[in-house]
Amino acid sequence: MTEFDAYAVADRLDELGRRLELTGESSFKVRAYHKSAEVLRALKTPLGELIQAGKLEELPGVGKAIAEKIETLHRSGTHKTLERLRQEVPDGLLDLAGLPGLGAKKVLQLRKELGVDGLDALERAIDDGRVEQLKGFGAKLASSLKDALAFARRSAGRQRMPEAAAEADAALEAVRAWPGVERAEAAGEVRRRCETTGPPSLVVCAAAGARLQERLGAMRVRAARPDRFGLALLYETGSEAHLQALETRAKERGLQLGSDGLKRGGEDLPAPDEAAVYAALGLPFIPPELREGQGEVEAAAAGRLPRLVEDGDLRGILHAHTTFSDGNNTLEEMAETVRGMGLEYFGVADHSQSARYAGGLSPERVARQHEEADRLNAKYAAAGLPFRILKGIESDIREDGSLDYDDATLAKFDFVVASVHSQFHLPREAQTARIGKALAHPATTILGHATGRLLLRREGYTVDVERILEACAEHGVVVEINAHPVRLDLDWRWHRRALELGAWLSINPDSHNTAELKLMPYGVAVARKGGVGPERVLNALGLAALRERLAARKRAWAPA
DNA sequence: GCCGTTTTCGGCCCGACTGTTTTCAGTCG
Repeated sequence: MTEFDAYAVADRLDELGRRLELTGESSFKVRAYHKSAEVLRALKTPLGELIQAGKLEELPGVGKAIAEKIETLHRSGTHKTLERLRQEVPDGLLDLAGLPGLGAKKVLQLRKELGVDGLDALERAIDDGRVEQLKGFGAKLASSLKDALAFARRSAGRQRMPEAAAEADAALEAVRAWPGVERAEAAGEVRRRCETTGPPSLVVCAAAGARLQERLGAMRVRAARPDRFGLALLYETGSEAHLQALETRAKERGLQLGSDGLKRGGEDLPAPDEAAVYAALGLPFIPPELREGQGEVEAAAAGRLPRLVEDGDLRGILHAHTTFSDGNNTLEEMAETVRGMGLEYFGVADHSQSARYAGGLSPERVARQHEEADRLNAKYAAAGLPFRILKGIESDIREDGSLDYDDATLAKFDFVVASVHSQFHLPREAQTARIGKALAHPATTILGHATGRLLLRREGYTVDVERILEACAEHGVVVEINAHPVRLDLDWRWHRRALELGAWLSINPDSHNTAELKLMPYGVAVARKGGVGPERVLNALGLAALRERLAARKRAWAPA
């Protein structure tokens, strides 16, 4: 019998909360479910053990009712209340509530007064003018909902990296068990590590005569002979633009390259693996992440392919949250997890005082956190451990572009991540100027999530990225590559430009619990897509080099 | 739904913005 772990149970508690909210339940009751889900995700001991020991109700935010649900969900993966809510609240309502501008109240109103129960029904209701006549709605909201619908449609059927990778892995496992299958690989956007992906495709190498399915759910399965496997994998991986560049190069060298084969004259050349195809074209192997038709074929031909950053290059973490603001694990728990990952430093960066919803730190709380960091650092030093907590802050960039503390307080931090968390809808010029001003402040070390986008959920704010990157380069501010798979912001399409301008990058998890510290590989994946090498990644510096760099920057401005 | 030694009931993180109103509810971070 399979049991459901803390994460699986937490997901179902969140689902319970979301559906409950759409029945009109008290928002406090709803929040109780989400809060207990967060607590489960921050758990240090396995859920099963906790249940065995009868200690569920000792968790903060878990009482009798939720403890019973956790236990049942852990055992069976579902619960009668959840099943009832799945009947009462159809998925279409969840889709509606996912649109920016629509919360539970308005979704309920749409359902009650117009019978709208999903995206299609909403679109019809907007088009024939019924939505804007609803009390509390209006022409402007109807029009922005129309845009939100279009965004949701474009996103339909697409997934973010963790879901896509999990789906591809599960499919690979299934396909590798098919009779006659000798080898199988995931291809397409998943293999190119795109930030969002359509349905994955697989390439399978099978013994002669094996009969294979062509589809597995929504997934394409392409079969290839062993001597064609590399070619099939190459073509199934793409991108279109990359393949075209390869075909052009083949032609120049008197070869014919196509999905049906690699030929010289009329004669087939073997292509058992991709390296053989690249070699025939006089090219080194090009990593799948780079195959986007952005000049990588020319670079490879000239021997100028960058050495791409790897997971193992990272030496520490900068930008993560703790229970001091809106994180779920303590500073010590977070630091210990990072140390356990074999890294050298943990840069805490909780929210600053303006971010009240997130428990942003008052100057007094900053002092408290620094005492705690000092205590832990002393402990590490006494034990002879080469590990250190760095004192950072994620400072809101206020509407006027100022940072969120006075200079005396800012000077107490080892580093400052400056991020926009409010006023997303300023005009492009004003938004750019606002961020530019924060970048010019000498305390700013890192620009956090540069455009504020949430993949498949919300576009970033309108901003002149080129000018932002120029300002980063000018002021020596490092640009964050937020590794959270919902963000992956700065977009990889801008990484090369940032490097050209002379800016550095930093791959940060923006974690709110210990589990999210493990998100770093997603950031590494998109950095690789962007052609980023370890030599320009801030947290690829070892502790000593990083501290020296931060200290030098501070000497340049801070009052002694 | 959870929580609490000043409470077993009445709070629950909160302030700003937006678009709708004509004084405010809903959404968002």
